[in-house]
Amino acid sequence: MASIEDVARATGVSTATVSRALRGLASVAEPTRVRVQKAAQSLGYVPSAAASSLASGRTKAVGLVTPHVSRWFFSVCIETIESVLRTEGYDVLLVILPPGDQLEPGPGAVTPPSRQTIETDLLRKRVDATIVLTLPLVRRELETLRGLGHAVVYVGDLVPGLPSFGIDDVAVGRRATEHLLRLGHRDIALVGSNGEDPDGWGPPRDRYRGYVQAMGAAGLDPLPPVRCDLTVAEGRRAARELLTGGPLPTGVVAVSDEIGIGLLHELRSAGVDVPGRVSVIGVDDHPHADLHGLTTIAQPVAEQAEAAARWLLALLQRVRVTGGRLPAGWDSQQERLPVHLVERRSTAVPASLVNP
Amino acid sequence: MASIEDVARATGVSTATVSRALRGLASVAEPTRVRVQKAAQSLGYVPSAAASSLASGRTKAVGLVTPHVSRWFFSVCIETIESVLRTEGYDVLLVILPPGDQLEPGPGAVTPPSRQTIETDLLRKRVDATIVLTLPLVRRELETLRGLGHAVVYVGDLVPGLPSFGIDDVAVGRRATEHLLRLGHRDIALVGSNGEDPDGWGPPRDRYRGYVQAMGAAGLDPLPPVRCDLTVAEGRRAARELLTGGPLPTGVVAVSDEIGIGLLHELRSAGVDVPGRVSVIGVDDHPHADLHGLTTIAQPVAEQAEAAARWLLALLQRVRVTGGRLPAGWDSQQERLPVHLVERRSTAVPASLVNP
DNA sequence: CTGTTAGCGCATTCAT
DNA sequence: ATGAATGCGCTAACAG
Repeated sequence: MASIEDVARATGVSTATVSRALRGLASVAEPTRVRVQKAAQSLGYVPSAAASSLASGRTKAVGLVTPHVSRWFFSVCIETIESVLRTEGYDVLLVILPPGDQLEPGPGAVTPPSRQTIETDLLRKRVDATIVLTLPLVRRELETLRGLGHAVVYVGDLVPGLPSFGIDDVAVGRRATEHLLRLGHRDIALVGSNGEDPDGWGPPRDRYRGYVQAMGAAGLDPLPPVRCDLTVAEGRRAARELLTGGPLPTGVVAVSDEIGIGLLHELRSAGVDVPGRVSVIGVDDHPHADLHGLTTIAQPVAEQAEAAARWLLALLQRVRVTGGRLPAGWDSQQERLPVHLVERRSTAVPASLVNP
Repeated sequence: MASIEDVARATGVSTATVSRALRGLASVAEPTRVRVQKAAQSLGYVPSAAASSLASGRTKAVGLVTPHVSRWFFSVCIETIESVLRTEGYDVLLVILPPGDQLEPGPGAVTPPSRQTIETDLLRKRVDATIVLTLPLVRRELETLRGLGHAVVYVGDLVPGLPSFGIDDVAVGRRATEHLLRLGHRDIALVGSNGEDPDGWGPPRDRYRGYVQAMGAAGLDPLPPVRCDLTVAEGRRAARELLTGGPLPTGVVAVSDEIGIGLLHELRSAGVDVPGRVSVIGVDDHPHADLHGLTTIAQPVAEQAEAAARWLLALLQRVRVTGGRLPAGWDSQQERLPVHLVERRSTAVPASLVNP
């Protein structure tokens, strides 16, 4: 395994020059650089990340913390972020942290890993920064992240105290509801939020708030939300709840497309005409939304992830030139990306207006 | 940022003892261990991964190379592998390597990253081992992986020269076809393979071979495969191709459920009754297969990933005790996990037999 | 533009 | 069971 000394010997320069040449620092004569690169190439030399980190204090790695990888939003974020960071030479350390539950004690001899130890032990000293994807955080976790001593960015929601890239979820809820209102619906329910429940969390809660706003502005009473996890299976369950729980609304806002798709299927298999009897609107513009003809509020997922990654890269750059200290106010960035309505075949004028 | 020396001073022992105590080595007196752990805890000491790697030669990290993260098979593998490795204290370095295409040159001053540099530079010295998920490998890449100098495991196909965990894809194609044959179909097509095309690749090619075998055993002539990428959108395209390209078969084997779902939708929106006019069978048992009533050959994805991860962990353990050298024959492991048929509503006896 | 000199923070001998 | 000494391979001053 060739080391930097081998390259230095082969080139007849010092290891310092090899290091500089290979990193592309300006202060190396062009011919020298070329010779060094050639030698490194032919020796198959690859710098040791460990040695480099130890000497420089930088790891050239970023932690990516996510509660899921198979759900659409998260997988898109992961792909986008990995690609942006990789381009700039950063490695991605993937950390999957299931929402809400403590990890099981492992068979290891050492202390079993908990959320706490993962947050600190793993991320501290191993990475130069951390990106967190829409993970419900309790206050203590937020403090832990801020105490990591390096930059942390949040994607998918706006969380106070952390630089965040997301969308305006209140506006999303409002616009989805308004679309149904404009079509003439007055009896509108929302599926997939805990409402103002103290356990309620970020996006679903904010979308419900938008729904409440829109209903209020139309002089209508908002219904309490139908609780439901953001999955197709849960959407189906919610549909059954809707079908058996009193009069069916004519319009339904699903806080995510996955819920919307579940709703669509279950309502139709129960013989309910969508959009004839019930209109359904989702949020996301999931790739399958088109397949199912689901009207939705599209959110730019890759764009959120890319904006966050690029912003982080720029911050890391500034940190480097300022000698490792995070600039004041680094954590005040809050960016909302625009959403837009995508009309498909799951929403229509309510039957009562078509055949009065 | 507390260092091992701080802990040593606080405890009144040497750094060597701190190191041993914190790693749970046997040769430390119980009371000493406790004192050290307490001190480390209260000082918030976290060992530096870089220093530890440099000193020990082990990184406690594993590279995970995948062509996709949003596709179901891959996301399940990623989640499973991360979880298994994390439990044993290994970090996961995620590397997304799009199949087939060279990466674009980045804006960096250094050589733009290519598949080649990623395979070597990134993985060599940064990780103790690498797991590769069903990525079409050309021979050179395979050699590169083997030349990495550390353990490499392949998941999702059986590749000669690399320890592999997968399923019997020929049998999968055979069983899917046999299911249709048993129902009475004779006019059966397969969608999603390049057949014996030299560019053809692993699982789809093997599943086509199984189809050919089953057709042959039934005394029928196999049709050339309908080419199609393994996505819903491509499945829809393939359906249109089927609809316009001569007589429609009565049975269709889709080499993946995503294709199958696309087929189902497009056929039905064209007014073709499934399974009345055409039966469709997929492969995977994708979570959405149930939603669509798609009959399929289920494969155990999490199990493949877990088997590979655990096998790797065991190998790494052996490597450690033998002083860092890979044991002879480490690369000869080839494991096939069982699949099974899941009958749903997309396959039935052909109409010709129902109304003779 | 290049060489010299020091560590970076640990794990590991080899002692005891 | 514990301590002292050594070096992993590189980068960062500091000279020149």
